Amino acid sequence: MYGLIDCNNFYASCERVFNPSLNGKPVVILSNNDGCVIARSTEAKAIGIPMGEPAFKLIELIETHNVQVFSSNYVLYGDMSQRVMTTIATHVPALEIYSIDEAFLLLNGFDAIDLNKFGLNLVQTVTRNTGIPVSLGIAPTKTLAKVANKFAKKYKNYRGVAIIDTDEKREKALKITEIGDVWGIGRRYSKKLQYYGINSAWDFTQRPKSWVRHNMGVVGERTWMELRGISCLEMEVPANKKSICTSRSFGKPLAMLPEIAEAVANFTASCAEKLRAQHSYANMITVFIQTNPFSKDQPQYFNQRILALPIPTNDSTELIHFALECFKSIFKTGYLYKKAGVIVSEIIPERPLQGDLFDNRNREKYNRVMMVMDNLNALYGRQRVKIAAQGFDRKWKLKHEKLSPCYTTQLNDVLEVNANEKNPDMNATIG
DNA sequence: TCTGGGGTCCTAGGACCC
DNA sequence: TCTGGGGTCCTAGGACCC
Repeated sequence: MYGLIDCNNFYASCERVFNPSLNGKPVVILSNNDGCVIARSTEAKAIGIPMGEPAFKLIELIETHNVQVFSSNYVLYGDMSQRVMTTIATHVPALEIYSIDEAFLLLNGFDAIDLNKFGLNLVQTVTRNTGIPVSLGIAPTKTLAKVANKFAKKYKNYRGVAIIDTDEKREKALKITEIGDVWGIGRRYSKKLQYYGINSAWDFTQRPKSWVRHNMGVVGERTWMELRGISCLEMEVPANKKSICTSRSFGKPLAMLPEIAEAVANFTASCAEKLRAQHSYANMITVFIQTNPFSKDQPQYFNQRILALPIPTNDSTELIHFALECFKSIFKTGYLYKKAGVIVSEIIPERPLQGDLFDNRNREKYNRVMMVMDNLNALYGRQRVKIAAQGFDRKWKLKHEKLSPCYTTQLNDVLEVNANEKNPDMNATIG
């Protein structure tokens, strides 16, 4: 059997753990740049705040219902996620962290155990230890565990745990599950299937396998099998990323090359850090820039440049050099830019590295520099040591007007603020 | 005035190989 | 006049997830 445990209204719940006055009030969390609603408390859902809605369209609703609004605080959510996952891990033989607020559990060897009792205990323990409410679905396949999880969330009398362990329960559950709510059925397939008269997950399972294969490929066929109780998706082990992207919308539109270059350097540095964290090198780098597609009256421009790196690398200085080369080749004056991004791809393990006979860079030395930089930043706070091209202006920086304190990682923040105030020179740069 | 960010997998078709 | 068989790699596009 598989379990799927999911944190209820995760980001909103994180804010509440350290600010109990939010309990019972509608809470929403905004995307980066305070753009769209990306998480809502139950109360916020109840007053009709839709997911993904731009915040500026909600001003009235927010005022009339006294909605508590927060900028996203990923440092806090990441830390809370870790606490939740660590707690779960002590109760099961295997855990697959599927997203920041979700994990699949392997429930092998539980034949002699009352799964409901086990589930209730797990749900209560996580909530007690972390303050985050969670729901658990249990079923013979991952896709059915997802279905069960929705029921655990929806019906209060389940007390957070729902189990699909018989064909009767499976049929009953699938008949009241809309096809679009099935894991693996997105907006496109949902529309297509409804066109063919398939409205519930049950309708879908009653179609012939060959029809599903023909219309939805092997992926759709797997979903079909899983819904019929035949497991096709196993627990997965975390793999290294095959591509890494860092992109952001700017807090305000930017027109000048230097300020956007600073943003590109920062995004590249972030990609390089992630590469080093997973002990990989990239072979390819992509830089893109774009104007604001929502400004209908402004001239629009999007462009990207993909560059094959001469030697695979994860060195911030080297990657920033090539990123800026790409950026300068696509930058055009006369536009108001709203967003930029850097993607590193064709990722390979650090070892063994195929070198280049004519490469005259002292890679050993630069690797040590990166290592020292990473260690210092781990010790004294993010970006304490950085590359000169990353700059200090940060004109591109995000809007984050309603950020909550980083409750769980306060120490570093206090240190950083104090250091910046008293002695700005404490921030070192490598040039 | 204001609209997020980061990923994966599969398929079909074209180019090319022997 | 007749014109094989088997394979790989790459890319763009489409679908999905959180």
